[in-house]
Amino acid sequence: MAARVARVMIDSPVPALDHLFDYAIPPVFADDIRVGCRVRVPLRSGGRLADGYVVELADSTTFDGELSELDDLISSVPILAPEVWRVARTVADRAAGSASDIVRLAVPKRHVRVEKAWLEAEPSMGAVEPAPLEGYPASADLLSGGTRTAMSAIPQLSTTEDGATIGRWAQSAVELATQVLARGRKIIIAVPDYRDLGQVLSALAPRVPPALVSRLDAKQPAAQRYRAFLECLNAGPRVIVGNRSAVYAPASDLDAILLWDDGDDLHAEPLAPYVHTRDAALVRQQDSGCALILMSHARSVESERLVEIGWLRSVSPERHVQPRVVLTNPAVDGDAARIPSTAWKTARSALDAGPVLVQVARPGYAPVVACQRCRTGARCAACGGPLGIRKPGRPPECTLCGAIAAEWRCDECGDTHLRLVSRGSARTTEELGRAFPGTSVITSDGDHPVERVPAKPALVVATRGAEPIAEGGYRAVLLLDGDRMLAREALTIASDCLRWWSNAAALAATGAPVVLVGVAGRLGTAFATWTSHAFAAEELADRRELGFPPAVRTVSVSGDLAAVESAVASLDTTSYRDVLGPSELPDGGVRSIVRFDYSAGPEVARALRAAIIANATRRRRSPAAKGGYRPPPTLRIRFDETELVT
DNA sequence: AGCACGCCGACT
DNA sequence: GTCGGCGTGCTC
Repeated sequence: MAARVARVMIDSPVPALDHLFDYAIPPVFADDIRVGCRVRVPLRSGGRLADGYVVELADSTTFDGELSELDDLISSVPILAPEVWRVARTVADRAAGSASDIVRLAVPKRHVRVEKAWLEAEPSMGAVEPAPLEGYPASADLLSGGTRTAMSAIPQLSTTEDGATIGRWAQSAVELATQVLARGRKIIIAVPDYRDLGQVLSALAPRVPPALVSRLDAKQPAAQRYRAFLECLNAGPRVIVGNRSAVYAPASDLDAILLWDDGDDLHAEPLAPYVHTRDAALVRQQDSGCALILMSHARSVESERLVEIGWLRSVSPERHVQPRVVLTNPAVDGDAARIPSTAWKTARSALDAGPVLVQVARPGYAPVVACQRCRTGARCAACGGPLGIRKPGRPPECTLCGAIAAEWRCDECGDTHLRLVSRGSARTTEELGRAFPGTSVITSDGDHPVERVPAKPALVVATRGAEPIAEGGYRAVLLLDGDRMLAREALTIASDCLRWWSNAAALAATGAPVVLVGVAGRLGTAFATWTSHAFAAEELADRRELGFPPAVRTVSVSGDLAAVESAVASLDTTSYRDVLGPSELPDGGVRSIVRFDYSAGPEVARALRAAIIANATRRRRSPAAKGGYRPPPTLRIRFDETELVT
């Protein structure tokens, strides 16, 4: 007998709607409706319609009221797979958020023509030859069910059968993928950025038929994205590759999740409820029992913690391979120039053979400017943010709000002349161009990234994270601004730097020198000896001592003072360690940070979820006091934020 | 979010 | 007496 009741998740960000609603199924839809279908349902006695997904079908309801009928069955395609729903619900609960906010990341917009074509097409099959995982001990069985691994990538480059240069890590990822495909199953490969995605796709191209690859990323046109998504619903082998939301791709027969570079900020979802790809992957691994592989050049402190508690197993390459790292410390060597002589010499001789990578801390021309007379840092008249110069000859601009400060005058002494304090990529490019006349200089930064450079002599100046891949590898890598990068105030700065340098060093040709300028101590040593796991372990020990994440968990509670105070007050005082703040935020609200132990996670999330719901209903103030300005009224809950300032 | 239900001031 | 203000709470 056909089901009579559909239990529906409403697609709405309203916290109070974040549970299942029962609807009667009209006979017209009875034959076509399935778990996972998109439906339209009436809300509040036919007053308005909302979109939703069928999450369960049942014969009866526990709701003691009269059920409304479904208004419409949008499509009989079960687009919200049961495993995706379970993961969304769990992940949302852990983050005190709505499941629908996760589902919105997971399920792309419908595209009717694409859906029709998919329904009519024969699912494409294809045989894939399994490739062994090269360079790792044969005993490293990474893919058997339930295995969770922190895997150190081999810091080398690799050439595909098509002749493209890619990171060796992408080759390893694809070797694992072919093994999954050969078993007729699915693997999700989630990478932080588009250049990483490009490398995985290049590595896949010669080994896996395109029909078995689904590319899920936000940059794709809606139609292609929807098609790739639908193909994930097909039975049979498939590689799903994409950026952070690819962890939520449907795959009922998921064999493995591979996450590249879990320490990269781009894995931190900026949309509520702010769930990190790593956390979603851990939840999904638990739910499906698939294998999980966190692969990176530099081990994150978070995955090191998981290794220490025995949740992840650590796997390293068969033999220790590392870039040829040279440390130079200008302050100690009495060579205080921006580019010390060791670096000059290295660059000069390497340039005969091919491209040289120069990594700098910041984009622009002079990222920081100051008063020429009294040396006070120049600040934006509008917002107080620091001023910088993007291009030579341009007026200074605020690096926070972007306001142009054409008529700058020093607050302290009234002088109107600026002094360039620091060097950005544009100025480094200019200097190098002068120093190496006749050599071409290429700049790559976040605004104008360059994906690849040819195997020809050139200086490639790149900000961290925007380094192009050089065909055949760089003949030398200069990491110029080590000290400047380290100067940024952030809890995670040391491990971030190690990651940035490691990822750049892995772009060097085999045996090419990698010069790190201005960094010594245990961080310099960890880089030079390529022992990021040991560094992460020390870092974790330090953070345990100080009670900082990831040794403890944190949740940042922000919004207007009353909302934050009542949310924090609603926590059971035995469930957390302490509360920092509330402190004022630039936007007029306040923020408190609560530190708690992992074991208290469910309780803290539950209490804060209740606070969010209470706040959302109680909040309706009288029609805003005149003045237009209002502090952010909503209560924002953010677990395990990475950008916590110490 | 919308929309209804509900309990106090100006109106026919 | 009633019409309607928007504060409060719910949405199968």
